[in-house]
Amino acid sequence: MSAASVSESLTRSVEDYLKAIYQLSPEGRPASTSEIAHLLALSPPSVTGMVKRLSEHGLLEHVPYRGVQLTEEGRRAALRMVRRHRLIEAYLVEFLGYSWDAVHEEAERLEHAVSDALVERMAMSLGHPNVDPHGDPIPSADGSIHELACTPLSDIPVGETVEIHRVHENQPDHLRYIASLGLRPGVRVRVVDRQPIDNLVTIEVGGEQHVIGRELGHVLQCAWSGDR
Amino acid sequence: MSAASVSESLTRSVEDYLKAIYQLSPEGRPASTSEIAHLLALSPPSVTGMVKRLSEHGLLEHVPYRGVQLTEEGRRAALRMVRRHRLIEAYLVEFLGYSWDAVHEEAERLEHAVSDALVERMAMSLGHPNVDPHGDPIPSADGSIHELACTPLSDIPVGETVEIHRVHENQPDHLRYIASLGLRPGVRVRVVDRQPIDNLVTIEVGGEQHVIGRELGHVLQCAWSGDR
DNA sequence: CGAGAGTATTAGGTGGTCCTAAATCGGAGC
DNA sequence: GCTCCGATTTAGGACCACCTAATACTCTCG
Repeated sequence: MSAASVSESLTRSVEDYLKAIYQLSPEGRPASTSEIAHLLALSPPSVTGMVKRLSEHGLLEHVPYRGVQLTEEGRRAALRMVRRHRLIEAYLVEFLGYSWDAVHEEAERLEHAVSDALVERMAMSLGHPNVDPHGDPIPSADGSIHELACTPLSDIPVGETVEIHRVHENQPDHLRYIASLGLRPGVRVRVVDRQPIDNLVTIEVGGEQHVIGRELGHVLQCAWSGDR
Repeated sequence: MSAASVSESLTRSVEDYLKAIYQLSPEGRPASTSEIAHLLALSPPSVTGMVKRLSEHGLLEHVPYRGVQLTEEGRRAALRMVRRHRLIEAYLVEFLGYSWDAVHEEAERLEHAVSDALVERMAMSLGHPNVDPHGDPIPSADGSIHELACTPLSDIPVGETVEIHRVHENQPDHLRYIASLGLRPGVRVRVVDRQPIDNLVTIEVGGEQHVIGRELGHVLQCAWSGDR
């Protein structure tokens, strides 16, 4: 009930902080204030100040000069935001014709405005999906999440065929480029070559070959077999 | 362009003030600060302060001690919020199974978070409706709105049959009661009796008779013929 | 082990939105 | 035409969330 009542009263900013800290360390390893500041595009002193307030409210623990960890309550609130965000993305793509490069920005605002009831109605309309349009797992309403083990495309050996599971990218122009190569969750690709310098990887997908650089190679998270 | 750039940067509070002022006087007659304060559940001094800022930004005109009127720019921004609100209500009812008593609160938050693009996608999914679930007209994207002439049920003469066009009510429990009587936009009712004291009206709807009091008689807005 | 680089925090300030308490204004009625 | 009540505004604060500039800490390297 403490958690429920706190969830009710979190401001938009607080929700953003919690989500950011969760994203910086899903496993609970401490996150530094400067990492948080960078992710949220804020100055480090702003983060220090907010972090102090949040730790007073019991949402996280802050050891000065050492970093920040979510408490159980903070983690719950963060996962609630992640669930909202990913379900909203899925809903916009499925029912309102959004392309995956446009959903992030919209969801970023909506996640603070929707009620729990609306989120659950969207989940129901979608048939309670496990993943969002980028392949990211959607936490369940009770706060459990299955992160499935993935390997970055850049680490897949030459000759192997794998399936793309997740596309770790939010920037619209990057996503449009990725889509233009025919790459999205569920697509199978074969690694046909790797250059010894710069770790450039050549892949075959849908009968075409493309060269993938270092950054994109880490954005594309793959696994060998098909069930999710 | 001035309008567009201003629209971008309005805060949630400002949007609420503009919508409230519009609702208090769609025709542009001045609204008093205390009316605004009452509608937004704020103290009168808060309203005076905000009104001052908004008039400096050109969104309204304030004559001290005399009231407040929206400028053309303020009216445009207000109508944009009304359009969002009513389209969101319509969408929630049509596609997400909301009952009309639940949509207001949800739309009240979402209207500040959705993008113009999302609003237009919702409008398209709905087939560009002219009215929301309460029968209120939806302003078009360019800011025009057709208020259709309605008569409160309490003013309909005995013996007449009319169609309910609008239900001017937001409180969920009131709306649930109204729905339980079978009353909603599009329904035809016949006025079978009127008591000389308290203006109590007896109506027949769907084969049943109900007595309607003064307040509800004004909530139900009717007209004689059917097109809208 | 001490200095310096780099990270983090404190100090002090701004803008937005709200509040209560204390003036002030405007109009109705004598 | 003056008084007085209610509506309105001014005065003075509080809180949130952000900022920049200045200070403090940590850790590494010589």
